[in-house]
Amino acid sequence: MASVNADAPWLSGLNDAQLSAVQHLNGPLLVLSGAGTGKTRVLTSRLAHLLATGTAKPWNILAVTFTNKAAREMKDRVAAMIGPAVEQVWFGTFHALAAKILRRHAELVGLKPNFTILDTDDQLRLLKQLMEASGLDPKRFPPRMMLATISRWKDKGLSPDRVSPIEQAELAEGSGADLYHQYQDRLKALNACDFGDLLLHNLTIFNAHPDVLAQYHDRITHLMVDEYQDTNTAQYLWIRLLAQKHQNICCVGDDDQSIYGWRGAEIANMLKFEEVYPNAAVIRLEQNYRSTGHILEAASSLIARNESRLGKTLYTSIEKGEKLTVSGFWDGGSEARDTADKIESMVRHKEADYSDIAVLVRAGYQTREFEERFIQIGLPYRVVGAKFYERLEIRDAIAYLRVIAQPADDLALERIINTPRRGIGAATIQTIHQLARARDLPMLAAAEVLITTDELKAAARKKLTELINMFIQWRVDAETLSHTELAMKVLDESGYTEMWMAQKTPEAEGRLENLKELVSAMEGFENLEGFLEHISLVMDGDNKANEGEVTLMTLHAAKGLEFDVVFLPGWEDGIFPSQRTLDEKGSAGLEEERRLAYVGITRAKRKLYLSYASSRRVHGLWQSAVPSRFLLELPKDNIEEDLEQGMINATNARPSTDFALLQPTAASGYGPGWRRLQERQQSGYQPARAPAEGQSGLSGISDFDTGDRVFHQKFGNGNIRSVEGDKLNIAFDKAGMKKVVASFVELVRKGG
DNA sequence: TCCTTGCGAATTTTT
DNA sequence: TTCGCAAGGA
Repeated sequence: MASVNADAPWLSGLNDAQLSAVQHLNGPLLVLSGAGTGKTRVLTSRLAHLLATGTAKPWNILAVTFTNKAAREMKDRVAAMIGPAVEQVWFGTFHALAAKILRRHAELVGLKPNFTILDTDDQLRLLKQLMEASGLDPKRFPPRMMLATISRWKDKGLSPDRVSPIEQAELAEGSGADLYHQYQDRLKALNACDFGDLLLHNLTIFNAHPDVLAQYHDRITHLMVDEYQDTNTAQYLWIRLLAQKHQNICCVGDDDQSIYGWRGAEIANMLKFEEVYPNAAVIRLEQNYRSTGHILEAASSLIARNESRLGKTLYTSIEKGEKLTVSGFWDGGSEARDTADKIESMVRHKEADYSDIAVLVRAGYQTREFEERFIQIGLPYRVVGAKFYERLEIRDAIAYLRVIAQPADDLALERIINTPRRGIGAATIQTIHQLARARDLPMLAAAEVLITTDELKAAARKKLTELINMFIQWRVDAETLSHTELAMKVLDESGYTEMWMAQKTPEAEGRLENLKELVSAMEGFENLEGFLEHISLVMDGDNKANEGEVTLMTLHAAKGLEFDVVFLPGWEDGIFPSQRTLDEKGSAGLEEERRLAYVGITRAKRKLYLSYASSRRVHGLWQSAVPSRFLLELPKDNIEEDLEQGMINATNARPSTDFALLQPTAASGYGPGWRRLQERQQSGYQPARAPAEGQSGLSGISDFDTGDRVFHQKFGNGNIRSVEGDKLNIAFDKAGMKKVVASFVELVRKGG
């Protein structure tokens, strides 16, 4: 073994901390790896070392990541070190591995091995149906929020019967307590599961069937987990169950880069590692190989303000470099123009290539202003985030294939039953539903029954028969044709391609292109099933290399990447940190936002530009804002301010300590700009116009008179025709005559 | 059944 | 401002 250590190429060039992590092969190990400290290198080297030393066989190792990209990258790098043995290692994302396991034991949770994995669209459609059936008002309880709550429960590893009453009360004020149950029942009936279920069902199986878990213990002796700070409770439990026998678990992560709390990630999983795994070794990787001194110092002192962290002190031997630039602008347009100018100038002076530069924003909509400017001046850019498989036309096409592969896939059928328009409308679908429910059949089977009766109108029956016959034919074709040929035939015969060709818009052309791309993407798979599994688990199309283009993306999407030059615009309180996070999560939310800021700063290798604008158009109206508190938290020594003419120096505006951890209430002393922002935020949520003094319904008498011009939230403007106590008869401009209670209207102008 | 109109809501999203 | 959805008319 000693000789292996001495000669092993994968060990050379590692620093002491990295080396000790790589050589710690057995027992629990937590590697705290700061930004840019060579985390992937450690993971891959350690894996190679496990194999080279004979500590584990390839099939004994399970390596888990969050993204397919990370899994691929790790696998490739290990392959380069150890060769084809890598094929036997279990690499994959949590979801992909859980899906693999679940397919083997599907019947233990009432599913068939060929179950469908639903995407968000499907989940939402399903939930809406259930809500409608139980008479829940979607206005009062937005389905998206209900779904988010259910997903959060799943993230916590809670099956329907394990959700506590208190938590149940969260969902639709308790009246939706059954909803989760119904949702799960429905999924089972559809032979489907959602993303959360993949993990949740695994947990159910492992807990209820120790023999199954034992199979995996026999096989997997060593586990490695990447990005451990982002694991949710279900993932944490999954890992713990798999590792419980051998305790050879190596988790790598950075608590300072935990930015997915809103998605159920539990930073606590990392913080409590040593409790859960007694005798755990903890190794800190603190030497940063990415950023210059100024960048690293700024990032470090920003993140040092967070309370809940394990604490690391990053250092670099790279030169100090240039100070960070903090720029203030009058408005967003000016910010975008200046950013574009800086980029152009850098490229012109050969200081950087377009592909070395990234603009990272807090929220997706913020890219628009930059895009507009970039297009205007012809600056090449690329927005990362638009996901291939999430596109409408791709989902439609896939839905056709899903119905062929799995006739019980009602959600897929519903998606395309009338797309393109073929005269099968809501009424027909309703009838199919009824029969399907009554006979406990999948919709397609119900439809087949239905067309033999005269339940439907002749026209609808004819159309439905045509569709069913097409599916029957395609299923026959599936036996003989390759899956790509089948896809082309389906797209053609269904009229789907034709539908887009009929639209002569540039957008439609793009969609047709995408459909072609889809077919060629299918070529990489053995069969239809293999392809469908892939697309349900891999939502990232191929984000091609960004040669010669500036990258535009969200901070979240940028995690794990690095760029020579980084622009971080929009650093204004309310935008970043996001007001909503602050309102909902208080100081914990602020800390997560600060971690996001930290992630942003540490993406930069050489140059970093931060900026804010004092006015910005948000949803069509102008809003003014104050510079982000995070800007004030950057040490003066590391920054240089560059203000647009007449702007007030931002980082001297207020002492930073005053509001670092304060709750954002209007009463706290944030200064006038802050309060203005607060007030505006709040007014947005209030009924637009509160009744003025003396108009309240309580008095029973209104002080409106016939002829007054009034405004009503729902009906708009109108003139009062008569007054009866507190009721007014109003002739609305748009809505006509209505009788309304006086407290619902506001006076626009005294009439006469 | 489809098309128009009007209202309300608008982060982040590895799978 | 823009988009998506729901209700109502042709």
